[in-house]
Amino acid sequence: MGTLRTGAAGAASRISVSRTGRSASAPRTGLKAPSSVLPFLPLNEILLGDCIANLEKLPAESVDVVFADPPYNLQLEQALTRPDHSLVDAVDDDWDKFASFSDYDAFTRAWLSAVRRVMKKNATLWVIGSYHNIFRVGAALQDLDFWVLNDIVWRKANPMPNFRGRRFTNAHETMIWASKSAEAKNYTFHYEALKAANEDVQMRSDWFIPICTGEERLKDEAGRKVHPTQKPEALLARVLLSSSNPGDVVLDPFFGSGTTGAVAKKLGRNFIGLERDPVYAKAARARIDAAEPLSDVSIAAPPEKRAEARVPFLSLVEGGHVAAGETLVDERRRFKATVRADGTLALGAIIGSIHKIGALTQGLPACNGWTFWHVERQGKLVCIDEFRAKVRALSA
Amino acid sequence: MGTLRTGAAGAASRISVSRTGRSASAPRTGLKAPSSVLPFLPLNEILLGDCIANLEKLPAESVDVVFADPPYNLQLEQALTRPDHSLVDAVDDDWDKFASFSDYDAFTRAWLSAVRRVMKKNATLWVIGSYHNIFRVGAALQDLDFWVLNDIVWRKANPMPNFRGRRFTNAHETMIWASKSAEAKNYTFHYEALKAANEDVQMRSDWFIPICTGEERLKDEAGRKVHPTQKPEALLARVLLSSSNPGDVVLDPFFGSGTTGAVAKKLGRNFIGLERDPVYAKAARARIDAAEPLSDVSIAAPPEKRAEARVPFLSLVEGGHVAAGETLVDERRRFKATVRADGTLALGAIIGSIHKIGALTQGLPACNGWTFWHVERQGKLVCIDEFRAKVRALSA
DNA sequence: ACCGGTCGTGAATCGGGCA
DNA sequence: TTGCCCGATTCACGACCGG
Repeated sequence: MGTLRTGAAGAASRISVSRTGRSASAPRTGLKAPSSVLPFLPLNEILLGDCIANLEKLPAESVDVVFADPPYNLQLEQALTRPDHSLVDAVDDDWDKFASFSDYDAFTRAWLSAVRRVMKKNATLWVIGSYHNIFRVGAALQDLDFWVLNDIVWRKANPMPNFRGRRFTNAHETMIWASKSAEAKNYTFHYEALKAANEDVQMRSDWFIPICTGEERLKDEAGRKVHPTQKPEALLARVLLSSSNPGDVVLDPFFGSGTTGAVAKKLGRNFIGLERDPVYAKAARARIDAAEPLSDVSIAAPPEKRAEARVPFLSLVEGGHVAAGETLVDERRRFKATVRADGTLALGAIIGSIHKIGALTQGLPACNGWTFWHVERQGKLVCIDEFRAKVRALSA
Repeated sequence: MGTLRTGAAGAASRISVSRTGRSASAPRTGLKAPSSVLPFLPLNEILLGDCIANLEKLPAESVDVVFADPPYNLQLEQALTRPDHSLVDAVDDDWDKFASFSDYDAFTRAWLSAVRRVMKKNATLWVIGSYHNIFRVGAALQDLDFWVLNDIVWRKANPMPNFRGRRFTNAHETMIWASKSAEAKNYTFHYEALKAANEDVQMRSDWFIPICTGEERLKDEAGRKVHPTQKPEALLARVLLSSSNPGDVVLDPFFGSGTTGAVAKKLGRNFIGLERDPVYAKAARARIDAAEPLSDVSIAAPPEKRAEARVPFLSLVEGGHVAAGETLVDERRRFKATVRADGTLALGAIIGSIHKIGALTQGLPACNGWTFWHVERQGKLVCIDEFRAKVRALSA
């Protein structure tokens, strides 16, 4: 077991090696032996080793917030190529492989139980996942008497497309936010600050945030990504700003590239990171050491950068602005097409988007269907772009 | 047991009473006795009674899509009031009460199993829920060997605010879309149509749709809402348009106010509704009878590239579109190959299909020869896929 | 410095038909 | 059941490069 030290954020690089866990020689005699409990909290440290073993060494009821990004248990069976035949660099790391759902469930229950013990009475837990694992995680934490407060949808601005055209674009991940128990009602939640940061309306459960790319993405000397699933700092910032206070202790049992630690430091929170892979831990330590705490005044929720929302023509049909079966015409009534229930247009037997059919009728290579097509309302032609504006106003 | 009838959509009001289920006197002797299996599918009917008992009377592998909106198991502990002290009309119906998670899980596994039996091999299942129940539903269906294709987030345009200011506004619900098994890959998914309806980009997993209000919301004589959780027709429309075809059989085991049936009728699908509450069933029947099917052109199944007839390249040679001995080139004239009389290409001494030779010239593992190769016609390059389209048009 | 075109890439459970 | 092969399939960003 290595030396464990406590230190302030921003001090010299420290990674504590502590390998007395499941794979070590020391026999585990049920509940933690006094000697194995740390005498103080290893604040702003990364503990190297088995996550559960290290959790068992932390004192009970000692952390304020937990953010956990566990393995998703993706079950990939074959290689995936893009339409240009380039290979998708998928998550195929050993740490994401489980023999069965049952194995994954056992793993999930074990770490959730260990985490729950170190949570203060009014602490809350965040877990992120995808449809591969989030249902199992959610059921497990409910079984362990956590109390779900919200599920939060991280809507990705730039998700990977579905290359085979066999499903909807998997454009989001899900976070579960839960308190330690149904009775713990005095958890931290900065309702007013979030509302103020969100144009004075309540912060919703769906967050639109870009994935981690560019400068923010950690790369090794060879320019390869250090970690396959590095989370964006904007996501962690909103999590910590909403559910923790400056000076709080934030625990991340699957520390990875250290996004939680970097954001905690920037926002004046303390962190405890648990990580099994020394390569990840080293990169995270360097990243956190390079991060600068922000001034108090700048610790506010970042404004949501958003281009004008794309509106599917289907939404106009769904919203009743345009009826299925109705006829669209151009401004001079030279061309017409029929609206289909699925949000496409029919020109005889040809079916396509408002843009494609608009182009086709005119014999042009392209056409903006929003400004080209009109419907008759009370004897006058109304451009469908007016309806788009209404739908946009709803979603703003 | 009441009379069960089959009838076309739009006929006189029919609700079939069938109460031989769990609460009835007839003993259940394991697998369904022949006499209890319906001799035909009760199309466009609402079967009144216990959902599982009625499912067991349907023939195996008989439905194309399932949409299920099961009880959410909301765990409300106290009445909720708005800031002005008015009372929120929350879901507190008996059908939403379960003694424990374990009871809810048993219920979930029972109906999911019964549903799975009546699904055709390539049928898919949709289940909608919130954070109260969706994790348990998701884990259960994975345990039963359903294969999750997507989780879809219904982002509500106008969700109920969080009156206490203690959580994020719960602004979405989650739908799980799953196939019957991982092996069933030929499920219905109208990729092309959805893309055309969405600005010619893939439809994402997050859908922005208003909740059901106004005219669409069913009210009783006293003006009270008939059902506490009526789903918007726009939601069901997108579900059915994406994953079913006209004429398909859509099963809804928790029929409620009949949104699934009303949308199915409008879109030219058949439905089977199971509902335990006669008040809901009666309201749903009236609603569906009043619904009008849309015109054929607006609901006909969209064309799919995958389903188009296969054309041998040899047909282009035989049809005189491309001559034996002629030279094919790629769009930038970097590569060329010679057409042989037998419909293969020659690249020096190498002979192979248009795809194989196309891949070979580029050094790629694969290539779509139809879009890769061109011939010169009147000084301009013409893609051979245009000739394929002509041959297809001829044979249609 | 700016602009436009090209290229790389991200937590992915991503065929079907015929022999 | 296996194997082969046809042939269908990508969006938003950021980096980089050439003019």
